[in-house]
Amino acid sequence: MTKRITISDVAIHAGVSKSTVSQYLNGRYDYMGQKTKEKIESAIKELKYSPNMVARSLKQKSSTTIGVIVANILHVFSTQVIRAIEDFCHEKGFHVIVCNADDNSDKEKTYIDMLRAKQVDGIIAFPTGDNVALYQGLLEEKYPLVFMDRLVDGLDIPTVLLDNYKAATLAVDLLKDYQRPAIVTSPLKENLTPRMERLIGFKNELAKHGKSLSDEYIACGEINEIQKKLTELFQLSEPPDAIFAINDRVLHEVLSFMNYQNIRIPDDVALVNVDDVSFAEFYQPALTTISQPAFEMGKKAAELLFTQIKNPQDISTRETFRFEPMVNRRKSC
Amino acid sequence: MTKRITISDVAIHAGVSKSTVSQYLNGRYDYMGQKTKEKIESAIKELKYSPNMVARSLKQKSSTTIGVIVANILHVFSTQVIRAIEDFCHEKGFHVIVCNADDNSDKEKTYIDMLRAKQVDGIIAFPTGDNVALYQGLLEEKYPLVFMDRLVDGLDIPTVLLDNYKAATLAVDLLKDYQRPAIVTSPLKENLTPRMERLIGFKNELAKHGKSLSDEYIACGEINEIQKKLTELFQLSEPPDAIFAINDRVLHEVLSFMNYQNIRIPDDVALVNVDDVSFAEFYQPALTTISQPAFEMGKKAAELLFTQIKNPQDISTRETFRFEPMVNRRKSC
DNA sequence: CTGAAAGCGCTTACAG
DNA sequence: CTGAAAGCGCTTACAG
Repeated sequence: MTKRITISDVAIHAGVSKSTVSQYLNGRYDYMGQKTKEKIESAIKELKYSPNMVARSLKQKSSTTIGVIVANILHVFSTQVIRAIEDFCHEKGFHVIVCNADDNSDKEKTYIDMLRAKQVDGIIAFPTGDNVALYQGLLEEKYPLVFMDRLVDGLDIPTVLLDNYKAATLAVDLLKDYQRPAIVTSPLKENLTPRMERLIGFKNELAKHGKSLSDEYIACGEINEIQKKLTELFQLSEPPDAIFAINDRVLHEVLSFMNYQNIRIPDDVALVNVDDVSFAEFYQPALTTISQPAFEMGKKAAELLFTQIKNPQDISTRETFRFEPMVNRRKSC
Repeated sequence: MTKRITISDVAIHAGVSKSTVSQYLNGRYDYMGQKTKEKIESAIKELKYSPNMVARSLKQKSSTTIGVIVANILHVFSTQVIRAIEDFCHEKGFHVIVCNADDNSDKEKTYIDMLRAKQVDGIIAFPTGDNVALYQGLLEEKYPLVFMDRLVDGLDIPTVLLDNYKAATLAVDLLKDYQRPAIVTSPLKENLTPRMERLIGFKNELAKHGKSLSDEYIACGEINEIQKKLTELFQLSEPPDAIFAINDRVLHEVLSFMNYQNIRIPDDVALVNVDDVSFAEFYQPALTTISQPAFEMGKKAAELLFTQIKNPQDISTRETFRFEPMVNRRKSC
């Protein structure tokens, strides 16, 4: 790489001091002579000077970069959230570093530590939930931090997530004409808020309608075990006549199973899921889904982070923001 | 934020000089006394010291960060490529900044300039193709750069992409029993290598089989115009009996159209596309697809970038790497 | 209206 | 085996 041009080169070339060039770069023209300005301007052009942001960051203690830690960028919801965050940051002249924690708390910790060492101005995370002491420390330092999708108990960290109870209520409503609803879900853990809340919400809301959701009707397992769980579910003496698939990944397994077993939707069993999927409209039958406003949620998270960055003392935004799910009524129930 | 602990604090606390602490941090223990080592170690622990990477970057001229500029992170292929790159970088202790250029050359230029100002160690880009002078400049500076998915004519920049001609050949082979194949594609522009090559490859390979692809059988338009183009296509006196959908986004439109028009696959018209999609296996009928090894491609791009970072003089890797498409034979043709 | 000087938090020859 | 000094490329009081 050729030798980089620095502010000194520009200063010499323009016949002024580094300070003056710096003033110019930072738009503090208040007292700057017209001539000086022009000299600097043309020196910059001629030398093709571009300031070294690392040096600036060191001095200003801001890297104009934020970190986003998702469980896995391959999940559609995460991708949409990242896109919204990146758009927001781009407008502000910020960059975003993307990290995949893979639901692994060690990896999450490594990422948080490294991002901090790189002096990123803030972090938006889908927290694993297992690094409570670490989160707590960041909170105490007033380090700008926003959580997405998952609640961590007892921590006063602003969080953006779906109103999962509402989503469950909508699912119950969509399935109200069916007698034996079942739910299919990935493994349940306390800190996996979406799954927990959707399950609990579904159960409670069914109860309000005088229907109970017994454990047999809860098919729960890792993605690669779902087929087996579904098999068991449909071997019950009274198999379900409706299914609530808790997210898009589970939905895939359900559709695959239905297809393989020649179970017709909605005639044999009705189906609704959370997360819109690309093929929902032209699938046979078109799938009724409950979607999350992913872009708005991402944008909100970015906004919350920036208000913290601007004013780390401000405590007013340290709350939980629930977004409304939307029903896309189609043909599967 | 509380006052950050610096290397000076550690030095004072341990009763040694900053230099020695720095040696320790960088693992140069060669001549370091056992006691010194221990003192430093415990000082770091007690103070919870973590080095400021920005300061280190300034001195070392490496930010241990790379930039990835995609057209749009929402495209599945891009997401997969990013995931592979991020995994690779994470192993090396690097971070990745993700940027969406939206096929907009101004946006691309802004991103490249800003990434460079932030001293990222290299860039992997899905180039818009319209900033040739800029690319040229980076090349001359020997700035680490790898292109993905798209070829830019006349520039000796290492590029990773699918063997699109091979993909087209495979498509022709899969469709060999059909008489009037058509192709559906997003708008064609010289620098949009995948589309161009797949179209040309398809045409040429058909010719080898004694079939011609007349212009009427090329449905080409922006995603939101595809439905209209398909309508025209199927109003031909001799409508196609097979379709090659050039990518996943086009495929969605085709399936939507087929569904709406009650055209049966493969009885009325056979179908094959490039890019595997999540629902291919359980769609009715299961979709025959030609997929790209996205993860390997992303990994390769990262490897190429790192060899350039390690040795910017080395010219040996400045070539084009074509990856083999794979056929996933299912039921749609 | 502009410049000299100090400092951000590191690393790295070099001296001893 | 360890430390003093210079320097990476900026910014920012402060002086004049």
